[in-house]
Amino acid sequence: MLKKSEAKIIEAGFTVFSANPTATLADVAKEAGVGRATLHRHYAGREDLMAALAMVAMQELDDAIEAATKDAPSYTEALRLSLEVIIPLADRQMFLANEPLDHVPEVLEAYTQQLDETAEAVEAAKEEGGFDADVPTAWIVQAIETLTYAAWTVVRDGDATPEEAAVLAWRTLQSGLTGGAK
Amino acid sequence: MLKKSEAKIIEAGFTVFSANPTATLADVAKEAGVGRATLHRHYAGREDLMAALAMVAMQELDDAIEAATKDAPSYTEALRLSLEVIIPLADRQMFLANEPLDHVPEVLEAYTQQLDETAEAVEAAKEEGGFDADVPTAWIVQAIETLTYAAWTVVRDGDATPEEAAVLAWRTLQSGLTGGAK
DNA sequence: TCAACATGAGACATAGATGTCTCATTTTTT
DNA sequence: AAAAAATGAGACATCTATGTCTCATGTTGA
Repeated sequence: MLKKSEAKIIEAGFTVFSANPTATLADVAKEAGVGRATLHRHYAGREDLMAALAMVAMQELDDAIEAATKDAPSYTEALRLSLEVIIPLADRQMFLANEPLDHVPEVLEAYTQQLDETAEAVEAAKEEGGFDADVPTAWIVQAIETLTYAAWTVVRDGDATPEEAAVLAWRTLQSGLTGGAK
Repeated sequence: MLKKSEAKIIEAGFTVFSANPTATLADVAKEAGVGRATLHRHYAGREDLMAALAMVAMQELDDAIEAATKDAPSYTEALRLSLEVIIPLADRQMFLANEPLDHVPEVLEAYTQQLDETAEAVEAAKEEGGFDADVPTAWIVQAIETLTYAAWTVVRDGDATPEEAAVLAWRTLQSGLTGGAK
């Protein structure tokens, strides 16, 4: 469990870095309403803070997916529900994508595991007929990830509601953008 | 037309920043085999260099698309061909996506125009039946962009050849990943 | 060949972010 | 209330990227 000031710092980190990935630690501390020294007391440096943000973001993702899919009737439906639930969380993830966090083993492991879980879900969905067996799993995983980003983008730009974006992303993935949704 | 050392710097910029978006100007100069002072003689600072890289990258994109589509039998086919041609160029674009270049009017204008052209092509393809009319153009444009990125990623990771990736991306866009390619 | 120009190398100054430390004050716990 | 812990504010040192300038050397073109 996070202490109060740690929670404030983490939340400020999401806010500030989402708006500007090159923001200063001083910016984060200010947004958190906390002294700069206090930030350093809890997180040794920028990299530590980023790693902590990544861990929190991934945990949130895990929890959201777990909650959304625990009663899903199929693996395919579970993937659809996951997609739906992830979109609003995307702005807490995207700014981390360009951080060089590969050096932090903890983060790398958690990230790898998330990808593996997605890949497993995709393989299971394939067996249900949710995706064609001849489409590489690596592609489907990648497509899910990038279409989630696309959905988040159109929502951010005001071109669609989260619900509409989720429908569009899933339709694109499953049946494409021609010939009508199935 | 670029002078010889300017061309070397630009090319080094693509190489270095693709590998590490936070690389220093000294890194770029070294890769270019050029003195740091010379780099500053041609490009006032990091932002100028980035802007120049962006302009070159967009011009390359324009040229490649123009060449690939000039004999296309339809707007839909032109979009498919564009997608195919863009994938290998993606590593010259992607590192620019996270640069705050909005402040450079020249770049912003060129980028906006590219998006507009894509949107127009999509609308035309819609009228041909290449995409369903009820799918928002903004979504299709965004999907094209992100699936291009996905394709580039799987190629980079060795999970597909550029040709395979292009096929997968186009299939995803048009007919989805279930029910077989049409 | 000679003149104009471009370059490389290095010195120099600067600005900004980072990390450390101290000390008085506040907050929490006991 | 007393002790322990956490915090805020600010000073301080440092490090790195950046940008400027100079001068000797090399290159190009007339």
